[in-house]
Amino acid sequence: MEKTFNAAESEARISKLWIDQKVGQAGANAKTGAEAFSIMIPPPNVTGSLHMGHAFNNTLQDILIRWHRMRGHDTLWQVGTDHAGIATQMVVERELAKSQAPTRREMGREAFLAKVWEWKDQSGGTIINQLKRLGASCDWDREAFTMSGNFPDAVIKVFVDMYNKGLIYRGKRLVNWDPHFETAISDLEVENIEVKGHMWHFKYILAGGETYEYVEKDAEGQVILREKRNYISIATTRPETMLGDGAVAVHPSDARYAPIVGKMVHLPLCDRLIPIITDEYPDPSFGSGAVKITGAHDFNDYLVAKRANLPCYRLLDTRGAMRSDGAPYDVAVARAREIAAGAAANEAEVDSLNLVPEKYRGLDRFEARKQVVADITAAGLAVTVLVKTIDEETGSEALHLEPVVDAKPIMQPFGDRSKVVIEPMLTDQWFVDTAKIVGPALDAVRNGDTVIMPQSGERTYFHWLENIEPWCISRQLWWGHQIPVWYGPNLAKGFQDDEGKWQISKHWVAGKDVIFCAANEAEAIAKAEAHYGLPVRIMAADQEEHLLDLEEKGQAVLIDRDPDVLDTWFSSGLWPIGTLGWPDKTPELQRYFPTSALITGADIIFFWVARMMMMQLAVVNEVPFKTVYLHGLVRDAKGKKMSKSLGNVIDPLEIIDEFGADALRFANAAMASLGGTLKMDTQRIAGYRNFGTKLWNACRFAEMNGVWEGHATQSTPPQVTATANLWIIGETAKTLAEVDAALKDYRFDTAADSLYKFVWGKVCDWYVEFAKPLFDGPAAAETRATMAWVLDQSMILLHPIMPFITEELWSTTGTRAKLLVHTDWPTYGADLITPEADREMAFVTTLIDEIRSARAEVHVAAGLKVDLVATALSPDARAAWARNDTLIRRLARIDGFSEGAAPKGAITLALEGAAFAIPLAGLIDIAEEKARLTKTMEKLAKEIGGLKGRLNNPSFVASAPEDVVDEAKANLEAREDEAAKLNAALKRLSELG
RNA sequence: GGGCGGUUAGCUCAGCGGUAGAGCACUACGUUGACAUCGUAGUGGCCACUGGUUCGAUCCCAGUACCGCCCA
Repeated sequence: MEKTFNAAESEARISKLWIDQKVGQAGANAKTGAEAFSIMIPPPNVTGSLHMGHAFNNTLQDILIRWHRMRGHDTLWQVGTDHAGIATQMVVERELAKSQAPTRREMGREAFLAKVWEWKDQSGGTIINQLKRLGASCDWDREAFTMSGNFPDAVIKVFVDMYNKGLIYRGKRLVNWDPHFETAISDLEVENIEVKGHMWHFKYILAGGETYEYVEKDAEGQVILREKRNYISIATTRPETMLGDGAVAVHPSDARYAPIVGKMVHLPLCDRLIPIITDEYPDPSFGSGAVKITGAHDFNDYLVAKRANLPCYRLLDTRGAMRSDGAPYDVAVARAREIAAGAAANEAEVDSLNLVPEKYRGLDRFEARKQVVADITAAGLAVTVLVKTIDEETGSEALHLEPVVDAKPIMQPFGDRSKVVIEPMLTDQWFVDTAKIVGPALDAVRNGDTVIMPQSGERTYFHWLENIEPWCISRQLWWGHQIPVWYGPNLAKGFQDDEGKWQISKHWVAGKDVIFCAANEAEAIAKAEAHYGLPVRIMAADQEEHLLDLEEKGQAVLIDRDPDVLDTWFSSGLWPIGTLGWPDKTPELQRYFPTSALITGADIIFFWVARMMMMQLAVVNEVPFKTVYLHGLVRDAKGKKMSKSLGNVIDPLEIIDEFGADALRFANAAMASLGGTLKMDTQRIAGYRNFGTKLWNACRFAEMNGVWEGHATQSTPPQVTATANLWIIGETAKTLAEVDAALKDYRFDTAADSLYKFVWGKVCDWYVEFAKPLFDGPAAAETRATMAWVLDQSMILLHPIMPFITEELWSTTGTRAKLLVHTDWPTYGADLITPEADREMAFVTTLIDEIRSARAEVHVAAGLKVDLVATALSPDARAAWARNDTLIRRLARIDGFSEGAAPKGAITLALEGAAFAIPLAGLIDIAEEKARLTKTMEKLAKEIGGLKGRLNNPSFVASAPEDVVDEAKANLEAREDEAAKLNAALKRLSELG
């Protein structure tokens, strides 16, 4: 064997072997009648590449999967990728721009989607291949994609079913609008960030020249300001939205404005009057206490507008510029006045009115803001203060009125993908009526059908679901599952003209369409034909003229498909059943659903986990998974988020190149305490690489000593007599129990810790050393057999965490019936533990430790062999010495051994049931030995003091459990025995001088 | 502002009613039949603070301070 494991060479070879042999295939290595164990991979974005979070997340999944598979369970790890609507569309658009190809809009929907598929085929496999490098043992043949196979049909079917059940509805709502991608996004996709903002103050003049007495009082009710005003002062951080104001609102309790509630004010820059209304929303103590209400562009204002039945005038277009569509301003404003005066107008008409004056039309929203501020100031309608300026040349002073602008931090919403400022926008969207499906998802966790770990995750889950908002699921994108809805004209409401001809708009208008929700075009046509009693055709761009002609002739009704696609999370919400072939009752669906565990980041508990719960329960009435394991974000060594801009991103593939996949995996497992923070430190990974090397070299040592000659894997340990062999076999059984218990509880860190301590701390530190002398004695054969067995077990137990090095060792050290990945996980129990052997080895190792420690403290050269005198030996201790003296002599560097009194000039060791002296006449400094013994005595005295204190306390003896009291007593006795021995030794030293 | 966490050795973290552990780092020594990606021995803790419950609190409870994360 080589001195170290060549990870780079082996990993590629072993990975290929696993893939070629399909070791991860569903049901591979399953025993007949075995229980199922299944995990759905959280599908990474198809355009993505592996980052540390993926590496961590998938390591944990693979550990569970390998563990269950080795145990003979019927295992499935379902792999696949997500089409990631916005992210992928963004990447492809950027690619197009880079290559100076036509833009998305220039090439059209169909051509663009072809480009996206091209991109997917080209680079969609990246992350899958990276998972393979990590050692993930998924069922690669089942790789799913949210836009391929049966998945799109399943998504569409769910939409149609939910629509038919009344769980999905369409409506005009204020949504978060991303002006960059020109789509609605859900509130979860918005990041609220505090930025520097400004607050402007404007005067809205009362109509008809009215005035009132404005009185401002301080907290004690003392009048601090009293003046006659003809205006109301409002404050805003977004001045451009004033063009769409529907009212000014004040709090009903606000005495300052009571005289003018119900009066009208002039909206600056606009030829409109708006009312002063009362609402609970304005905070009288904030600003002037008066708030302008722009229902179409602010979430709070929208609610006020709804309560007061105010029209919501939309000012912005899809790109975040001031509208330039529709009728001229004076026409629009004339109609707005009629509406204000009480004329009937539906939502659609209000939305169609463009109340942006011509001079602002088409301006970007931020440019419009500057203009509006300048114009209001010029009109003398800004609240101003007197400012004194001094002319630099003449030195003359002048007083100016300047607008009041408060610089003030404001929370501003940004798109999590686009990073542009999100606009609340009144648009037609599709929503899931989450309130109707949230109940079962809450119940399932409350009653334990699904367990979320750590438990704090459950609290977060409840908190969110109990306050859930409707879920906006339509996205104005092209890449995704197109909404299966067709709109037809509302013929009943007068769409026939005077000559009886149909007037059908190509563009649907909210409230005026008939909705046909169907799984495909044929069904949609059938439904529409049944509705209209006439032939129905689908509107198609390339046949537009022909179709319109048919329509005009009354030979067909045209229906048009909703151009929008579904939120990506809607489709990934169906990942558990969709990947298993639903709606078909496939064998896999029956076998592996509900899945056993979901391992995912706590950051997507709302996006994904909660929605999967709601949707699976709504669709198939079962929970999607029994256990949810949530973990945090992988951070850098200092706990900072990894980000490109900080430059602290660790690439898992570079880590694999440098340290091997096993080291990364072990580090991941070791970090995975429940709810723990994940700080990724390369030094730590290097440590686990070293751990692999340690195991490797133990096997190499075994090879050099003929351990593997004629070796055959066996599940039961050899029959042995030597204490060291009995002991290490028992330690192996303890480790198995620890690892099983830890993995059962998802304590990957505990499992890793147990294995680390066993392999390094027990096998390498002690057992290999014990074996060296045993190889020369009568127990050589059984020791070889034991070492082979113990190392085999080490490989098996480590395999889920470190699959590569263990698989390599498995093939290097013997001829095996099966690959390690499919080798049976052991089932032996506590019967392999020999308590007498444990006690004896505890004595042996303690003695060796004591001798080594004493030698080092009195500076005996490491290479020097010394004699040992037993000054006291209990029968057990004598027997232990007799059976293990070669081990002890070798490891403690002891030469002669005798029993008797301590010679002069010796150092003293006290153990339970024994005391020893090491004669070092002339070699030791008596004062130093005194100091050493005194230090040990001090430690003992402290312990004895504590124990005595407890035992002398009557309430302790009375109230504490019996075994605790007994343990304390036994402990005290042993410590006092040791102390007596050391005291005697100290006395002898004192006699010496 | 609301919710959820955290505060334990120089660092990163376990532990969570019976008087504190690991890895790394550090110090000294060391090529003893695998391993210097190593060995041996060691240094290092008022377990954030203040109360309470208890025979006993790092652990349970309440509060305080500071630090995170999520949602407004």
